[in-house]
Amino acid sequence: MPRKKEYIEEEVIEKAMNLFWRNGYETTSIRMLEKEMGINQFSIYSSFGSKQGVFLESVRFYKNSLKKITDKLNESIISVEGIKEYFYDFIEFSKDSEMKKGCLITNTANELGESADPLFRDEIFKFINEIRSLFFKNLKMDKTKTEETLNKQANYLIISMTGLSIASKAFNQKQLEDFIEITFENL
Amino acid sequence: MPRKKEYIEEEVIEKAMNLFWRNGYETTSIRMLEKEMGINQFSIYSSFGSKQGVFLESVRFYKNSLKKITDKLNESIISVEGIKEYFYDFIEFSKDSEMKKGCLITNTANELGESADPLFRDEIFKFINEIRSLFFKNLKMDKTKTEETLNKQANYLIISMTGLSIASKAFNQKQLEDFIEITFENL
DNA sequence: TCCGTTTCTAAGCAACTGCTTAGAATAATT
DNA sequence: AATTATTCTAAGCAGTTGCTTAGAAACGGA
Repeated sequence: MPRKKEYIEEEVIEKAMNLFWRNGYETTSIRMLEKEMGINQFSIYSSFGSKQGVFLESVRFYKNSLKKITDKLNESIISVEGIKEYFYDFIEFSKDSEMKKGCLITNTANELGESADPLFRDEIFKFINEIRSLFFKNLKMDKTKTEETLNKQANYLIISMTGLSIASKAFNQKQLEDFIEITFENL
Repeated sequence: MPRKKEYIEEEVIEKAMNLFWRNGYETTSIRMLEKEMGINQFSIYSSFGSKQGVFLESVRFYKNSLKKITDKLNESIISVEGIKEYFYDFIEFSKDSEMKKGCLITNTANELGESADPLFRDEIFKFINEIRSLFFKNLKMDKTKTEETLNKQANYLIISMTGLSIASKAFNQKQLEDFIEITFENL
């Protein structure tokens, strides 16, 4: 009986994600989303409820896109070298032709002000902790490291990764490589 | 003949800076600036011309506030240890009671999208290069380092610093200290 | 072919954005 | 006290924000 939808939610969310990724949450307006997603405001709201809804779905899509390289790290058996590869994989992942987008999640974390939506905060901190856990698990392959060293190095790496994702927007390839190389010199 | 101004421009700019620092450029509206600065829109516009004008003055004020710790680094004679002190000085500088604000300039760099004001970009990149130069100059105190090593390490440090300024908004003191400690083990 | 359900279009909502402006208030000089 | 230059108040501008809604269009089963 009902009319058919003329779009696939996954497809339009991917487009929304790219817009958020390039512009940030605040700067991206519903009108911009309309154009980029290729559907009407009505459709946006009936499918995702609100701008926040579109964003949260975009974040979900983003995490899933990243899965390819996080899975690789998760299955890596080469300890620290595996994390280093992840760093390189990430700068490859985050650059879209010449446009440097950084990391959608880190960008958002940085955008959130004092009156930020707690839902966003939760999503973001959950993600950061997941990546940190990946690092921790990988470091643990070296049985000689104490629990304290593991935590210290995991802290170091998650902050380095955060820095890299921001830096990937502003610094050139050479600088990013210099950073990664020295970062892993002593681990 | 003329009426007297009822505010001091430097004082209201400091308040504006704090608002921008906490909330970012886009999220901060003229109405919010009115309240925080304690003066009317008319006064804002007659003193600073535009929202961008207020922001650029705020950036100038910010750089000047930072001068205390950049000067210290500039006059330091203890090479890498001096830079490490700067890292610690910065996290002290950037935290305002319990509110974690990061670095006004890095925050803005991260906020700038694809259609960002070139005036802002210039201000920001100029600042980043100034800090990088400070690092470079300091590293150079070690005469054994080649030009290539100096550049590589300066790249490493400026990206680490960027990372730290972002991380200082989201991570706890212990994590930041772990980061700094390991960062300087590599030099 | 008509019906019922859903998706679409497009107009419109109040609230907010950065910015302007007419006119009142205030001050120092005549 | 009158003049004049400046700063203030407060109302208002057009454009944009996130979101809603009335009604037309499209579909599948009866």
